[in-house]
Amino acid sequence: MEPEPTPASPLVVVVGPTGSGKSTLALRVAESFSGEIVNCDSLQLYRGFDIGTAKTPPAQRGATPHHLFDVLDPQIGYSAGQYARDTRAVLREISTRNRLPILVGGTGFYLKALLDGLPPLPERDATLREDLARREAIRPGVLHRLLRRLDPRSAAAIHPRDIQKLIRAVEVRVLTRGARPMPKVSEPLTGYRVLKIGLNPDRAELAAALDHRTQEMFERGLLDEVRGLLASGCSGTEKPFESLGYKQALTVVRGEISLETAIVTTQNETRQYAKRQRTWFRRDPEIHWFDGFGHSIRVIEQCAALVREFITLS
RNA sequence: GGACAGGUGGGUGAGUGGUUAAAGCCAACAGACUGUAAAUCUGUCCCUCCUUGCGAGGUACGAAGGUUCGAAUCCUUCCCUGUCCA
Repeated sequence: MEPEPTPASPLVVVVGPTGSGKSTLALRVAESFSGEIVNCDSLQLYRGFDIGTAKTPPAQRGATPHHLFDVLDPQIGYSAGQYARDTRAVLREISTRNRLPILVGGTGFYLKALLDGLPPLPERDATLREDLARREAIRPGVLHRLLRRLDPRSAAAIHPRDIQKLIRAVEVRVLTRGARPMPKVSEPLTGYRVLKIGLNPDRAELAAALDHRTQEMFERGLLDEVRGLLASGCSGTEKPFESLGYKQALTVVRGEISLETAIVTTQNETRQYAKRQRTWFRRDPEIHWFDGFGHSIRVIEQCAALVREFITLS
């Protein structure tokens, strides 16, 4: 085993539930340590989806470069694997310039794909998927039975009703059939030392802040943003329209539900989403947790101290 | 004051004499996650106890009585709520 020829570059990661103040904290850290922000949010990747994704407006970004924001058109389907590849390139580029990359976002799966890597498996196959979905619709349960034959291990790990995951698992087996021992190992990110920072604001306070933020998004023109997207050629079936706020705004624009109902359901689902994020990040033992919001002076100072220690270590 | 309708677990809402601690939905809580991930999916959800079991006990369908082997379901009175008539 050869030792790493060059010392590993530092990488700071800021995670936490939506609305916990990740962007603010990351920006402060970036300002103090010559950092550059790299997006790790599956929706802020999309162009035109600004209000509902709580994207930091360019005016507030100051001189700090932001990467991987607004890089996708709504009709582009994306994936964790693609994200990992794209982001690794961006990270390297930033480090080459001796700047500190700061990864920010709440999409745990993308972060995992980036840091730990994904096994080298085939990408999605639309036609195959359609076929599989059709079969399952006709005979509920077939996919799970099929997977049990093709790959008993994954079958045991995936619930029979989780169609989305079943389709992928079956797809992988079908696509790699005959392709002998697929390397089962993932390819983790190399060449980096990672500092993971997690924001953990008080639950009730976060819920209140989230309710308020949702209300504000609608007041600040979420509906108009959706109308504009529709006017510029979107059909409303694109992936980012499946997300919180956009999903509801779309039905309001179409006159299917009232604004009030939309706000309330968005608030509920946002709260539930925040919970799922906590569940995801909670089990990562490498995260340094901070109780509070990312815009709290106290949290910013504590994080800055941690980061300072982290980067001078190299 | 009179006539109807109705009061069910955190919310909604089924249930009209017996496998009903009470469907479903929502909220809440916990969890899973190997290319759709702001997605998708799972579990718990009256209380107590234990030998954690299709376990034991207790409480529960506005209140109090009654009928019955047995009541959320039937009867009586009372209290509330809604609509309509005065």
